[in-house]
Amino acid sequence: MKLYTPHELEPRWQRVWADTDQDAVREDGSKPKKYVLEMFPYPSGDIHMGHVSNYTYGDVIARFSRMKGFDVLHPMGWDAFGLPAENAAIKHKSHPAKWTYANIATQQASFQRMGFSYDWDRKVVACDPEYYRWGQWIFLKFWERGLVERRNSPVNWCPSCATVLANEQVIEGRCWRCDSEVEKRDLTQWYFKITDYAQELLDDLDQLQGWPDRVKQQQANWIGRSEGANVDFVLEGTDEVITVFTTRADTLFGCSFFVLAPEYKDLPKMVAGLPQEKEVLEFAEAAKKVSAVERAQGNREKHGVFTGRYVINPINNEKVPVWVADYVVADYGTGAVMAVPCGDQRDFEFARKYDLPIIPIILTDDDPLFEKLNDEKSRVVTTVDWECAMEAEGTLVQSGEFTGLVGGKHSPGEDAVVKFLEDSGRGHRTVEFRLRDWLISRQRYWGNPIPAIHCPECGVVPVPEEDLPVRLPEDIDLAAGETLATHEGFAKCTCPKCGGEARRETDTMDTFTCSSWYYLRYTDPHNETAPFASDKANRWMPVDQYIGGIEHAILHLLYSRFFTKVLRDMGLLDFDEPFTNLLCQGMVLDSKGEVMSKSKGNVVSPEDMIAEYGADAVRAAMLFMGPPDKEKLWNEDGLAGIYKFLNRLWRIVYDLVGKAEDKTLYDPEAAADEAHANAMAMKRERHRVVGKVTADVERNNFNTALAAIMELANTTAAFLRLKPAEHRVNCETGGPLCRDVAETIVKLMAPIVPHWSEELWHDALDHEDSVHDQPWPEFDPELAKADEVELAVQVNGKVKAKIMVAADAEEDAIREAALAAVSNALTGKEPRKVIVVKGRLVNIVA
RNA sequence: GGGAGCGUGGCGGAAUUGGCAGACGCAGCGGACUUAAAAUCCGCCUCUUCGGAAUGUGGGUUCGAGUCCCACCGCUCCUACCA
Repeated sequence: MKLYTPHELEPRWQRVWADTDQDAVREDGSKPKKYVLEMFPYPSGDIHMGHVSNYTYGDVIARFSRMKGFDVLHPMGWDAFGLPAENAAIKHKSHPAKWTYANIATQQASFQRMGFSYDWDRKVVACDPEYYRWGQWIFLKFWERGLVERRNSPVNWCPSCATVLANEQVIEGRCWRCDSEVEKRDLTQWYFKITDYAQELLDDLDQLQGWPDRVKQQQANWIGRSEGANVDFVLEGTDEVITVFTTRADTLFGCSFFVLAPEYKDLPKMVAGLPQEKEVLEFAEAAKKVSAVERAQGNREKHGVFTGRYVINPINNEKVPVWVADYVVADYGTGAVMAVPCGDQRDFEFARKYDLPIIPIILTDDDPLFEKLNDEKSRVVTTVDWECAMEAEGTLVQSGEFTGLVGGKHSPGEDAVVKFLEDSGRGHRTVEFRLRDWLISRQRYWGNPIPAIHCPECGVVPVPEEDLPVRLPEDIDLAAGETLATHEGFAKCTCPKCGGEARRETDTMDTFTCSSWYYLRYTDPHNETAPFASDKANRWMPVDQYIGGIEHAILHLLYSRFFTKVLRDMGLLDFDEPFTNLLCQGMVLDSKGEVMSKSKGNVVSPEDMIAEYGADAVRAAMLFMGPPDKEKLWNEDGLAGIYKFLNRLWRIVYDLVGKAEDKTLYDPEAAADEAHANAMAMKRERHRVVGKVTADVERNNFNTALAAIMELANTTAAFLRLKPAEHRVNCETGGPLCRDVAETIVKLMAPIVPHWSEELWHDALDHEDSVHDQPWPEFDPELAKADEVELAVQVNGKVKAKIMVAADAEEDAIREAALAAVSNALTGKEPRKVIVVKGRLVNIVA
């Protein structure tokens, strides 16, 4: 018997697999396809435990799927553009590509040491011109379809990264990458009109049965559809209309003031020449300067000033004062709101602070005011003695012809008021989304250049398709502060339309544009005439199992869904959604449950673990730690335990085929009936465990799958070492059964510990081919059933006895046996009811 | 403030549609083997006044609840003045 030596056998098998193209995609064509994909990594440096967990899950699923008879696509690549490479280049006075490709080489070597079965021929690297040219091509196609827009508006600016950010990349007012406070700036930027797809992105979440609910919920919240109405107010003394969006048109009678965002574009015009002008403009300026971090803090104190102007409430022609206040968001709705302090907590707080009227127009029926106001013919403006606004559903009062109707969101009262507004031409139903267009331009070098040219004659002109890719210049000195905009060789160009002197667009695209379609490129990675061939993409897509971190619940997953839908509308794809099943893995934390970080000094290096225990043990330990979607507390003791288990199972396999050095286990002459009975029990366990492992792996419950294999190991070991020796099951008495169990164990372990299994497959089991090309073990549910089963006998729900009955025993027989077993506890009382649950228990109600 | 989720031994975690709570493992304890240690093998391992009690707390539905319903407590994640 060989000893288990991971450090020798793992590299040896990795070389064999590489030499034989073991992991290459085999497109048999007769088999069903399975596309298993893990989110591609950013090449930040060495791999960490998060990579190990993410990619181990994917590798187990890919290997299992191959054995189950699928053609499997399981590729890997790198999300290689981004700021860290640029920062490293500045620090080391070198080029971002150097740092990036060095890290890719390091990570790829680690992945190979982990035994991940990627088809390396399909490697996609996002900063490779052969890849990014097609990102530019897609950009041009989006442009043709009217999905690209350049516009000036307030944007998020990260001063530390010196670039703008998309809304999705601002987390609590801070940059997603460097955590700096984000500022607002008015800039002209490039946008993808993702809002054109807002409704479909929301609706199609229903198609995603294989996604975790919380991810769908997060996307739905982010898209934020809200049904309401636009209501037109007329600025007093003019014909100008200021429109507001509201979901509570039913409360229009309670509108006692009107509020504009500080950024409201017509504000300076509105206050021009008024005594309030100076104060208003100063206030607006100050409000704009408040940082996003401060804005993000909940329950901020609200501030505002009166503008000196009034608007006319369209429902009752009342004059209401116009304020400007910092609690109104400029880019949602119209940047103006009607304030109803009675029905909205924010308006309520503002009204209290500035002593504005709070008109009660909606009440619960048990409110003491109800009787009084419900009768009131004339309108009463009251400052009610409430502590907070009445945001719940209630009955409308003092609301003209609408008095008495039920008010609230989507209420009959709201319906009636909107109908009135529509009939009188003062408003209409509409839907607002929280989702904003995706700001994709970045003022950075290390990204995909936006293929556009600014011509003084022709304006903004797309780069012609045949001129792609627009290549990043390699001779750039970032450390000296050079940028694409100052790099004359790059920026100076001629206009493709008129041939005159022009300037190239020097912004690059958000790195999330690269990751929004890479999964399509894997289906056809070497295509030189298109990003991918439709037939290949349609053959492999959608991804059957996608695996990655929850941190992409909105960002990457939303953008990829958007890209897929646009490419579908271009006729390139024939499906609606890119990822059928999504597994969001939980974080790997240290043994105390804390995030691993360099500053805390608690980072566990996968390479150290591989060096000590081997990759197989690291893989198995990761899988055994818990369900993939939960947080995992990394514990080296667990890894050591798994390493011992692999050793133990290794010996059991050799024992089963009679290759262990200890040959004194049994005496064939003395083989008794007992040995046969034990062999049958072992066979039963083999079938039960194969059934359980198969079901568990299919549900991604890798921890319980491994636990079931441990159970099989335990029973097998017990039968092999049973005393007296003549009762043992072994290669002599058990014959073919022992060999079957040995092969079954090795095959069940193959997706989890690929090197260990391959070695045993060859050395212990004497096979020439690869274990990874074997079909997954079959099992017979009939053979997994025991002849006799133990049932619990409960009296009033408490277990009082256990009985053994034949597995196919009739209910009457079971009842009789159960009653006999607990006759003492019943003390002669007649049971009122007996419930028999076959195979589980009997409950006697006394 | 809004949304989602989670609370099970010393620890990680098990428990198909409600059906014997604690599978499997870690740590710990005891034993065998050994001159000894490591490794390996075997056993014990929620509490208990031995009646029982126990899945965060209190209630409910049910023959039966970790699982379903209601309220509360605690924790985590997401989001944030979205009108």
